[in-house]
Formats: sequence, structure tokens, C-alpha cells
Amino acid sequence: MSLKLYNTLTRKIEEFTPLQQGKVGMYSCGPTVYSHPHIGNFRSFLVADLLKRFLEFKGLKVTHIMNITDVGHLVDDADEGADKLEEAAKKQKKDPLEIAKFYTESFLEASKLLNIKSPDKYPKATEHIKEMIDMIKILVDKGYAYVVGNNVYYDVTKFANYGQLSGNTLDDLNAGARIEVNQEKKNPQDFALWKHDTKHLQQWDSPWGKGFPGWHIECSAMSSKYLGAEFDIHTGGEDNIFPHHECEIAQSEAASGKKFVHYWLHTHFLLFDGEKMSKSKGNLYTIQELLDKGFKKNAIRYSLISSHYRQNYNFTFDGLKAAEQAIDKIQQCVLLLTDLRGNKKEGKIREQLQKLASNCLTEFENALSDDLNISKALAVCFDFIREVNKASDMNSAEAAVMLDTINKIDSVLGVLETIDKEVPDNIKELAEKRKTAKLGKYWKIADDVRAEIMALGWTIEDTPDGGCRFKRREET
RNA sequence: GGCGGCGUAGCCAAGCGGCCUAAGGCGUUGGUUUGCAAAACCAAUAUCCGUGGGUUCGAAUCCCACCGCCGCCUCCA
Repeated sequence: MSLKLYNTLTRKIEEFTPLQQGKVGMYSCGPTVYSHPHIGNFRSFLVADLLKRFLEFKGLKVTHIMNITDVGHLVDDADEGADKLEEAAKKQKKDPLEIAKFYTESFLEASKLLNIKSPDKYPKATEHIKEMIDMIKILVDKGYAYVVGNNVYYDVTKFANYGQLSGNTLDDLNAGARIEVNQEKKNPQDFALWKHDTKHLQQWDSPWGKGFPGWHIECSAMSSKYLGAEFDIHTGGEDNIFPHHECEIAQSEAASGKKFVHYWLHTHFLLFDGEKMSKSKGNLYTIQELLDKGFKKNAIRYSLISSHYRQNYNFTFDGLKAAEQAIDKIQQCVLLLTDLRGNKKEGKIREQLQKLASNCLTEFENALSDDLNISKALAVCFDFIREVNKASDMNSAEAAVMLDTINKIDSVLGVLETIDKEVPDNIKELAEKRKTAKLGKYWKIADDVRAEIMALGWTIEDTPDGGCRFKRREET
């Protein structure tokens, strides 16, 4: 089944056709590294990860780029004031790059915990100033941008399609203007490509004097450098639609004369307990804070990807607990299958089971092909698991097929732990002790030993064949 | 003010005109299994999809009105 995606640009669900057969170029707006990223940021990054993994599941070769913004966007409006990185730098009395480095590491660490596949490149804004300047020069040469003193602005009236992505018209924007008009600009909506400000800590030389780049140009410059002027997919949070992505389109298409991005995907905001997350409400949790509360990292991942990306998902602690249980259910099935596969029970793969597995994968793919219908995909997964649990008479070849199916599903979901087979000797000894007690029907002793094993952080479960299975109650 | 979305069981959440006497997960209750557990399996947990109208042979799904909630509109993923 072909992939269908909702394209913000056309406001329609469209069939996805890559520019080059079998290959996909994908750009995701990454973090601005001035603070620890929170779960809301990560929902957007996880949606990009889910999409990328699914494209790969379908056999496409994905080139994925995610920028790291280490030169700040401006705090107030696009024209005045300090930028966020600079503010953090001043507050902490540190160099902006030091701040950026610190939070970049925090971001990368959390990404790793959430099992986000590393993009092919994480380009940094400060390492692409030259590319940005080159693009600004082109825009000035072509007449889309104008220079006023040491500043360069983009003239939005020169770009006919300005507003196409967000649905804003210049008239609407004029009417709703909430900020004071900068006298230098020809039109209130014109945005800065290059700014001069002697107070700014980060400054670079340019044809227009010392200054720093505007806050949209980096994505235009870096995406074209790594993916070409025209590419397939661009992802980001819903708030990026305007002005950021609108301005990106204006810059990129004006500079190259080509269509910029074919499919725009925007993840809606996460709510926490039904409310918008914000600093003032104190509900902007970071990954580390949730781990500190005892939640598991894959439960966080599961929770954040388990609802549709174009829906405001309501994130709750209860939801996180439910996610832990759901993952356990899959994990438990993997344990069962691993045992069955190792049982050396010979036999052919029964047609009925072969079909169960292949149907599961087909339906899973169909579900996600429908604009990433993850709820449906998870339902397929759990239906499959129920059937597998019922077929406990499987031979090892059959178990291997089922295991393979779950692993393929998890190549997209990315929530399973690799099963740690290393059971410590002391746990094994206790298990032996319990077994002996059980054989002698000394139930009290057997139960005490089980409690002891529990206290050591392991769970012991008896299997029907008289053996037992260990599970470590994982720390996060 | 402009634009957009949502309201489905105790909770989360699919379904978007007939296969719905409404998926799936979590939770709860009962049962099977077990020495007891755990896990698993079975069954029950919405006769109905915010409210009121309408269209239709047929609506959770389309239209209208109303109520409630939420998001975006140059800080934000």
C-alpha cells in the first residue's frame, strides 16, 4: 500500500511520491539549544523518527537532516532585543557557544535514551554562516531582499506565494499586527536576513558589516546544502508553520527558483493533563525529570508516539504507566517466543501461522501508510500478540517467524529492550534452591526464596514445562 | 478579531455513510491455569458515539444550531 501523508501545504492527504524512486530526503527542524529540551520538543522529534523508521521499513533509503540552532532566535519580535541563547549566556555568565554545547549534549543524550535514530547529519547554524551569507547575497541580487544600513530584509511582497503554507494573507497579518513596526522595513511582515547589533555576543563578518543571521535563513541554507534545493519532506512542530516555515519557503524558492519542499508535516502540540505546557505552569518536563520520577525511557517513547501526530495528545503520568504495561505485554510475548524458539521442537511452519505473521505485517504497514495511523498499527500489533500467546504449541521454526515479525514491527516502534540474558549466578542459585523446595513441596521456603529474588531486583516466573524464566525489573 | 481542531466506555484512543449489536491499550470484575503467584487465555465492563434538529432506505460518520474544551495568529516542538 502506498504511503499517504497530510500535507500542510495543500491541506490534503496526498499520496507520497519521492522525487527519486526509492530515496527520500527529509529535513526536521531541530532544537534551539538554550535549555534542556522537554517532552513536547521530543514529540515532534519522535514523529520525525517514526516517519523515518517507517519509510525505511517500506524499503526506502532516507537521508535525514536535523539542524541544531546554536545561534539564537530573537526573544521579542524579529527585530529587537536579545536572543534566547544570548540571554541564557548572559544569565549564566558563559559564552553562547558554551551554552549551546552544553544543551546540545543534553539533547543528544535524551535522544539516545528515547531510541531516536541518529539523523545522517546534525548541522549547526554557527558552522554554516558562509552558506547563509551566500544565500542572502543571491536574494539581494535577485531583488527579493534589500539592504538598509547594515541590515538585510526580505521583501515579502516580492514573493507571490507568501502565506500559502500558513493561510495567512498579508492583509490579515497587517490587521493583526501586535508589534510595533520597524521603520527600516518596507512592509511590516518583512523579516530580517542579516542583522547588525553591536551588543550581540555572536558576530560574524559579512558584506553588510559585522552582524548575525536572521532566524529563518539557517534552515534554508542548510537544507539546500545537504538535501538540495528541492527535497521531499520537511517536519516540525505546528508552531513552525508560521512564520518559520513560511519564511523558509519564501527564501528557498526565491533563491533557487525551484519548488522547495514537497510534503510538509507538522506535529501538533502536546498537552499535559489537558493543559498547554509552559514554563509558568511548571509542566514542561524534561526526559531526565521523568526518569527521575521512576518512569521508564521506552514508556516515554511509547507514550509520545502512541497517538496521532496531528492531534493534541494529552500527556499524563497515568498514560505513562499504561504505556509501561503495554510494552511489558509485548516484551512478555518476546520472552515466550524466545523460549519456544530455543526448545528445539522440530517441525514445519504451519500455513496458518505463516499467514498470521504475514497478515500482521501487511496490516501494520497499511495502518501506518494511512497518514501514520499509529493507533490502528498498535491494535494490529496487539491482536497478533494475542494470537501468538494462544499458539503455545509452536515449534522452534514457527517461533522464529513470530519473533522476526515482532522485531520488524519494533524496527518502527523502537520500544523493546534487548533481552539481557545474563542472569547473575546468585539469582540462578536462588532459583535452584526454590526449585528444590518446590519439588519437596516446601511451599513456605519456595515463596521466601521468591521474595528474596524479588528483593534483588529480579522477577521469577514459572513456565508450564516446569522451568522458570527471569525478568530483571529494569532500572531506566 | 482572524484561522484551525476536538468532544466516542473509569482513563487513553481508533473508526469518518452500510462489514459498528463501535478496534486496540490501561484499569476493574468474574473464570481457566498455577501449590500459591506471575504471565497467558476466556468472559464482562459504550444498545451507543457532547446536546437538539435535519439530510438519507441507512449517520458516531454528512448538514445546521447550541453547549463545552483546546490550539495557532512573528518566544515556543
